[in-house]
Amino acid sequence: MERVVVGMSGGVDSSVAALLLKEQGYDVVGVFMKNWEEQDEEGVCTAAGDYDDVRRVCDRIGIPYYSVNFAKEYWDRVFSVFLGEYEAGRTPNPDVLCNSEIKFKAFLDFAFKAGADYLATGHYARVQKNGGTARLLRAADQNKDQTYFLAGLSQSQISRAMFPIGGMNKQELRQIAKEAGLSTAQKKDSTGICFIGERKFKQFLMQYLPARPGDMVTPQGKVVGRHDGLMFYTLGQRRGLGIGGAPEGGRWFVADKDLENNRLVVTHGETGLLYSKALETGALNWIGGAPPAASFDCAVKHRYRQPDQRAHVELSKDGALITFSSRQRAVTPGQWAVLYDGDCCLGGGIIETRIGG
RNA sequence: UGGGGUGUAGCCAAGCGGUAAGGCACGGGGCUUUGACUCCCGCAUGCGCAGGUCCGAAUCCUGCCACCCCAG
Repeated sequence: MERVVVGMSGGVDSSVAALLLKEQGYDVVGVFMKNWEEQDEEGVCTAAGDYDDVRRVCDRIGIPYYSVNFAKEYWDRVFSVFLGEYEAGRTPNPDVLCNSEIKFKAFLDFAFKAGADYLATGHYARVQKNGGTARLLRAADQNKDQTYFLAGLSQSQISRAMFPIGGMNKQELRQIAKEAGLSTAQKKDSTGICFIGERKFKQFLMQYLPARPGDMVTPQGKVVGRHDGLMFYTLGQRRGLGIGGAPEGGRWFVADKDLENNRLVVTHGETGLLYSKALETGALNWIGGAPPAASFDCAVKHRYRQPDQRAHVELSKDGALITFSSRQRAVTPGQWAVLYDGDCCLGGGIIETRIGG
């Protein structure tokens, strides 16, 4: 019997993933990961409650469960990079890194040492194997698809992964959980950084990075306010600026970060400064092992949950130049550009620069 | 202290005698395994202050205060 280790978060998705695998006859082991030691601003450590849910679900399904702690690995390989990116004025995506470095590396290694043949998670995504290679496909539930977060995985990681819930939609998944009597059936979906949770972001970051206040200026250089520190803002952001009151009305958005002068450039209204026609990425990860061609058209997302954008990809020495068929709002360095061919997630890379306005 | 102008929520800003529009900001939700965007809801028993006229005043009258502009 093939053994599958299931990463269980204490949510419905991974609960049902474990249930389905058990029903399919695998030798299933549930493992809860605790990767963050600190509490939130209310002094609550949600991990304890989540592990309680994992225990209840595993008991119900009839599988053994364990808990592992990769807090050190998470800090070293994900969180420290995350902080460094913010210090560099960029907006990192920790969850993409978390998947390639923790869930599908540290955790996967652990699982295989424990005799697993596969590592399963509750991600909304699908793996399709034809011949010797595995392809990462979008989830059946387009609204919940999480392939964006998995774009950094390698062929060997994908080929050892299972996503049991990738073929169903959220509604039927909750129904299954309910019928199986799983305690997590009605549990609210979790949000926020994986393993850390929903936080008041500025306050959270301030615990780790020094706040260096400065001026907010218009593209023309007129000072219109003060900012608390460039790392607390991201391109395209509106809320938190605290400025308003022009006769014409209208919202203000973050257009750029001037690290050299510690100034936040803001624009009044949806000006062209918020838009880009192209971007450059760092080294691209190809889930299939190699790019389809040196130059090709495909669909791209430069942010999670964004509708597919038509684009042309031109590989370069260190990455790629991606040119969109229509202007893109708030292309943000640090985020991932993820490429798709139909339902197949080809891979992606970190956005280094945005081009054109 | 001669003349003119303006004072409505944190910021803009409607209103011109009939019982305080709107926008931005802010707060709370929704959406969401990053950060954002977005959507919904909320947000002045009171209109610089004090009197007066009137059934009724932010709107009219009087006085005072503050700020701005032009003269001196």
